[in-house]
Amino acid sequence: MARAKEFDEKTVLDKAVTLFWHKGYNGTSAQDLVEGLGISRSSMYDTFGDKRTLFIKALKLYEEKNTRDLISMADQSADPRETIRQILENLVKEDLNDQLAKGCFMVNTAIELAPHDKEVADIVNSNMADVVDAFYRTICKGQESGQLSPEIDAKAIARFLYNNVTGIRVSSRSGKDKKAMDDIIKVILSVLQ
Amino acid sequence: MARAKEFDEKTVLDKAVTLFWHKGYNGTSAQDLVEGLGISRSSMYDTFGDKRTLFIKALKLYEEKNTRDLISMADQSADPRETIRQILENLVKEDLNDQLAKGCFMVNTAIELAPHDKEVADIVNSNMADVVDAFYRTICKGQESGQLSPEIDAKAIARFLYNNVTGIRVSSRSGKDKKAMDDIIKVILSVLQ
DNA sequence: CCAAATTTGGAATAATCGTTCCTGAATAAT
DNA sequence: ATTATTCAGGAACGATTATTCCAAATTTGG
Repeated sequence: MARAKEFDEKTVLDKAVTLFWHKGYNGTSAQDLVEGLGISRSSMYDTFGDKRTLFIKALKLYEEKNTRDLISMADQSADPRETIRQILENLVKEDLNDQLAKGCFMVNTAIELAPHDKEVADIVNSNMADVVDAFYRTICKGQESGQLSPEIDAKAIARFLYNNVTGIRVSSRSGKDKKAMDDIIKVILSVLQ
Repeated sequence: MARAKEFDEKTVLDKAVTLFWHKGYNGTSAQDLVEGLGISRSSMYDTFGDKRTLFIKALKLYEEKNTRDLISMADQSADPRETIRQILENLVKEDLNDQLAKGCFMVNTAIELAPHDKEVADIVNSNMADVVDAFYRTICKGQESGQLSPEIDAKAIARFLYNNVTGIRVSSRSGKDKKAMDDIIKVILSVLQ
């Protein structure tokens, strides 16, 4: 009957993630999107709807990929303390390598849009809950195996870890200081006894 | 000779702080500013220059007021651990009370503009350095007085504290959860032994 | 009262915003 | 070959953007 789609939606959506991640919602114009996605304006609107809809699709794709990666890292752990260290050091490594200083798409969006867009805030908060839960499971596993003290408050530490991940992600937007990040990781890990 | 200025620059600049703080640079239009500042468009441009210049003036005023407050809180401390607790609890209280969920103007700006505007990034980073230094002095004082162990790395802990302040400020943009914040503070303070 | 300065409000600007629409070419199954 | 769909490219849209400018009113000091 008809001509087949030439571009892969997921591939194009990946490019949208990078664009919005780098410049934010308000900082990315429709023109930026047309040039960055590599498809025509008409295809863009036909395929993804308006800008806000495209943004939310991109944000959800980011959540599916990046957050899932972090969560599976946490869940595959045998050694909880070492796993947390790896997660944090990996974070710092990514930030240092990223020339664009994109930080974390979720954190950027929490700052830019969450107070003004309930649907977006819900995505950000559910993402946070998922990460905190993963940290929580990791801590609990460490307590069950005897690697971590049964005295510590697993939920509180999970929230604490998330708080520090957020802080690191903010720092990476305004500059790079590996020594400072290493210091911070050292102190964070000192809590896991 | 001439007519005197009717409005107080600082008062108007305060309103600009609130506007940019709440909605960010890109989210605040010139029209928003005219309506929010309560002066005419012409007066606004005559007095403060263009939007970016006004934004930077507002950011610097915020730094002068809010950061100075935090720093003087840190420096006036007799009991370092209690001072840090007060600072953190005060932060959380402010966030819970703020209907607009403005968070921290510096953190918001680090996310929105720092990667794309070097002058802004410099302000954000110098602000961070000042806060970290204040925390550092507080920790050192606690070590000298024997309240804190001489073993701990004062600079690392200062950076760690700043990292957590940032994290808390991000959370306050996407939702309010006092229990979670109390948990986080509890863990942060556990580091100060 | 005059002259200088500052106020306001709105008109005007040019550029950009997000979005819709149109044309014409390409592709694919019937 | 026909028909249906998708593509690219760009024109067109009205709205909004940041900024400049102007005219009139107001206030001040000499």
